[in-house]
Amino acid sequence: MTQDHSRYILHVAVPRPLRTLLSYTCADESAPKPGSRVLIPLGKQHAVGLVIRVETAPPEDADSRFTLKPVEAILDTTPLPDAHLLELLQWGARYYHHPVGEVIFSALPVALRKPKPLSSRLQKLLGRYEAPSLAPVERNHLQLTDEQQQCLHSIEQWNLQAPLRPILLHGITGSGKTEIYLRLIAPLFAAGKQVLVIVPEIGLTPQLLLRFAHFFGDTPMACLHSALSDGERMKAWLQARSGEARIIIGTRSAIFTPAPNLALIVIDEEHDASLKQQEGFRYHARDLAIKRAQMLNIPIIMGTATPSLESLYNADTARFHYVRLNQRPGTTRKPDLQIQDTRPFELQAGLTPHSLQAIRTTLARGEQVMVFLNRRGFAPALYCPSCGWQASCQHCSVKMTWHARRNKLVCHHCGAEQATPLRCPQCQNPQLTTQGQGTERLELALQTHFPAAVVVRIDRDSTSRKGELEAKLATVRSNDPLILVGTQMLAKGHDFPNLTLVIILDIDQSLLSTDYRALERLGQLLIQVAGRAGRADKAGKVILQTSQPDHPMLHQLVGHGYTPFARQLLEDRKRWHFPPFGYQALIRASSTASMEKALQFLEQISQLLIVTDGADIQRLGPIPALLEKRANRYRAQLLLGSQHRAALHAALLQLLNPSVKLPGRSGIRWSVDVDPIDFS
DNA sequence: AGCACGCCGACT
DNA sequence: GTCGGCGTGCTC
Repeated sequence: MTQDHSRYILHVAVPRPLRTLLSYTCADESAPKPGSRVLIPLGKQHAVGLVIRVETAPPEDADSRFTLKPVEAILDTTPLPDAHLLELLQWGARYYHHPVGEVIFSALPVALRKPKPLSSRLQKLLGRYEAPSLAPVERNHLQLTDEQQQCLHSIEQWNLQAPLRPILLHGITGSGKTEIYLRLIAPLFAAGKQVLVIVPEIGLTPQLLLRFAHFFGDTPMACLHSALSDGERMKAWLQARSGEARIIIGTRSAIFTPAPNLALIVIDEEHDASLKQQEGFRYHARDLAIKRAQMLNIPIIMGTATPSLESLYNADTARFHYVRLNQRPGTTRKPDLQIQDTRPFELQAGLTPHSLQAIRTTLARGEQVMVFLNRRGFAPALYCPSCGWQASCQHCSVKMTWHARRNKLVCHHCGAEQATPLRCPQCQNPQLTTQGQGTERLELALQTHFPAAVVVRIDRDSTSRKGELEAKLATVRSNDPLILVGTQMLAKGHDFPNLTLVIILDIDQSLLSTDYRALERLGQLLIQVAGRAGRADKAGKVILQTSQPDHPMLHQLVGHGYTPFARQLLEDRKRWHFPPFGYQALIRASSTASMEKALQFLEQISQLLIVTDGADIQRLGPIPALLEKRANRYRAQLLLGSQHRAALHAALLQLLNPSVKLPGRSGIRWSVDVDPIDFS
């Protein structure tokens, strides 16, 4: 391999789990620009890599340790991610300690992993794209309330100040956060700018798109989410990259969409856990969005009815601007929250007599009821009353859920299914019994108890077929009296004007959980679900059923509202140096062989830390994960914490240093999760 | 992630 | 003697 004719050295991110760039020579007259793809030799294979840095080759071979290989082809003449996006992606790779090539290629449309130049067909398609009118279509603008007007004014003032700070918009459900977004976006169109809007779930996207379309007329928008085909995704991505799509709406991965004229980022429901990727490159879209806005020096606004403790703390310490919307236009009445002690009662259909009575009177008034239970299936356990046998998953350390409709046992962790056994496999007893209840059983019980009522169940099982969810939502929107039964799916977004009673079941587990984030999540969920009750002129009522009615935090939430509740939780976090008062990284390991192997592996990592670092790193573990076994892998974890982000960062860098050889890694899979939010 | 290399057990 | 098992290490 001679370097005689090489003019450039290219530093390339490759689609492999490597934490470094690889270097190649290039003999071409002009060098590829950073952000272009190149075809490279990689071992005995060929692969598509992305040029990160270009250097002029030294005049003579400077006796380097390697003889560099030449690139095989340059695939792009224009960069795919621009310089700014490349910088963001590299920052993300460093911050989350994830291989740079995987970060970059997970941010690009999959079509670009193939060694084909951007097709001329797509370029033509874009060339023919009709240039939209720049002026927003003024129609059907709601008059802003005084509160909204003031809020908008504050935000506009802040966005004129330097340095810019992220804005936290804390607005109760129905207070009109979207209206604020729209008004902030409007003037940007006149200037030919682009706006990126990140939403937690695809389910919320069509609604928001309609709202935007209604407000802005025929503004070209691009929509990016996981349900798109590769072609659709590519098209939306190219339209954003060309600057033609003016509004880009998408789920978390849309934070990596190129947008040359980006002027504002909106994060809707900033507290939502689905903004954090839970596999592979475990980034938080909100945090990367803040970084992106900072790099571009453009405003970012984060809206929610229930701010994450992190964001609330950032507002308290003036890292964020903070503004509230406390009123619901069109109604003055707040929902009435009640705690129902379940202990004194024999429950029917899982409900107390008081809850049943409330349902009856609500239906009689011609209004709708929602019963929220975050557990699908008929029953979470099937067991034998005579010998105590329980149906558990072969591959995971969990009980299987019995589904009545399909008459099957299903594992909600690995998806394994089994026919319902006719008799106990242990003692042959034919009388197997279920224990506990899920939405399927709740639906049946409510239907039995209220035979004349319409009961609609909305969960993953009852809405898996195409169009099913839409049909059910349409039924609810007819505003006829009915009982709505459902899981988490119901907690977000949907507007049901005639819904005036919400009953929330089975919150005990969260109240008693050892996960320090469980209470924060419960508070957010309760407020979000309660926000579904009582719209327009109808007062809403929310009943929380629990066997822990004296739990102080529950009283705090119900008695004083979300903010005092969150501040109380922040006090606890401060005492324990938990985030946001400290920083954490979770190292997970799993083994097909045994729990012992996974723990041993993490123990070695822990030992390494003792040697390399001393004082400032706290360790919890290694311990078996909450879910000890999943899909035939034994899972363990090691939690690292520090008061100083830099110290934690340095410790992780030491561990991941390629010179550190971790022995006995056969059959071990492991990963690093920086700023973890899920500890299962 | 792929892929090759290498070091041990059972086979035509 | 070799075929192939997977444990280990490398990819410019």
